[in-house]
Amino acid sequence: MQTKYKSARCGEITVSDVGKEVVLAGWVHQVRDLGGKKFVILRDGSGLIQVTITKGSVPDEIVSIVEQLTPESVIQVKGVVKGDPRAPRGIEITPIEIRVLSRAKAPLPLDVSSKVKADIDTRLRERVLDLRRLESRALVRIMNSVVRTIREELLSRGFVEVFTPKIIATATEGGANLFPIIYFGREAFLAQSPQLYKELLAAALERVFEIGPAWRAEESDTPYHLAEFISVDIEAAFMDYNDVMKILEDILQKILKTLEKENSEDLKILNHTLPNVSFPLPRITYTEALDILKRRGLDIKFGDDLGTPELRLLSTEIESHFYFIIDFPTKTRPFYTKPRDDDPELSESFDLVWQYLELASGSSRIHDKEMLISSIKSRGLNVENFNYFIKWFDYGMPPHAGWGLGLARLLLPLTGRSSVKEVTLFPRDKKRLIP
RNA sequence: GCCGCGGUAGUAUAGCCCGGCCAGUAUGCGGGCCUGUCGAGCCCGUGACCCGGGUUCAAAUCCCGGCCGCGGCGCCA
Repeated sequence: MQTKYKSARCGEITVSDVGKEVVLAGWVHQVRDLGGKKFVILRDGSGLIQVTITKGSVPDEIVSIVEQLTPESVIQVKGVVKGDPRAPRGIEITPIEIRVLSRAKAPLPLDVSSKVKADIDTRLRERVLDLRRLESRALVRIMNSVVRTIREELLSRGFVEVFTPKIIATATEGGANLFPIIYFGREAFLAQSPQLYKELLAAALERVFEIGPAWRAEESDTPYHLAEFISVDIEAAFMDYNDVMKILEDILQKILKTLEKENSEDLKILNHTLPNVSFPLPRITYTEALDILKRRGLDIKFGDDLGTPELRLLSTEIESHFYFIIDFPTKTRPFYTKPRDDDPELSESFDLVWQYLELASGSSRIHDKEMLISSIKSRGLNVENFNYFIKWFDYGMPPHAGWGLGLARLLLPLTGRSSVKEVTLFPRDKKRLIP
């Protein structure tokens, strides 16, 4: 698309444009100055292109501008597309005019061309420069493909995208700590999950999904936790946990296909190979998991949580990198989780696990009002706080089910990165609030 | 929050065990040479021991406290 500032984008120029005059604008990715011959690698959102300056055959003014260029300065280049087998991609720009729109200070606090590596702390502190790196941009493109695939897949199944309130009056579930805020003089909280609202919306629209932020004020200080994270949530009436598990599984399969097809360049930049996954994924019951762990010498009692050390051990016993653990004890799950009809100690619930990391969590939900109230009470929660939710169970609440998926966590197996902070543009953790 | 490891130029690191020489290297930055680079190359220069206290004739190095980071655990998704 042509704009006031450019007639074309760097990465979109091809050999078929040879001979054309173009105006480009972007960042100075690198300058290689050989004296009489200078190469400026220009980068914009679409990619890179080489600008070749030959002393004597371009105006002296251009030569002196290029000699003073600093990396990451923003420039505009008017020039002619030339074909040359010695140039990257076989094309380069012979400049007619170069204008500096914004001169970058040197040295940079982070090497954008990635010749010198920086550790994650420096990268997050200098995040905007870090996000200009080829590797970071590959991550963002993969994130985009993932989100788009999820959205397309759900829309094609009749789900509608919704937006639930992020400022809420009370905790939606026990456990997680909420961030308190002041709402016109009253106490309110940042939503830890769209859970209750998406259930109410499923009671209105049948199939809904949301991709949005959630907040947890946990002490968690690990490569898998953030104070603010993007959650992919679905909720569907007239489905049970097996139905929504199938949807999750299908989405994962679609994502792998999409990335293979559309992001092979990005995966190459990241030096990552997508995991080989066969479908359907194994489904291991909580009880089976306990047996496996017992056989391996870990004595976990029924009702205990499966922590990271347990999942690490469990994953060594399971062929697939991705698997479901299903039928958790009812009392380890949130109050809205539906118990199994044949054994109320167990619930119609599941986690999607990658190796030892929980990526998603879901269940069939209770749709009977009395059962819901006794479930709330049995967890020691105050029924009064949930009246705004329970009320609607009087007016036609269908059986329903859903899940929530951590986007950044899902990106770890897909990108080969080891921390959710790396796959979050501006991560928020216990210590980091800026940038 | 607990345990372990760490903090040296803008960035990434060596040196620390076994205290003592201009604190080494890469990259960056400044200057010079260079008309096909693509991690360009070569030469010259530049720039650092997290903070506070202690031990010692002498501390980047040993000890204590703090702050910060990374990993593991806990909590949690």
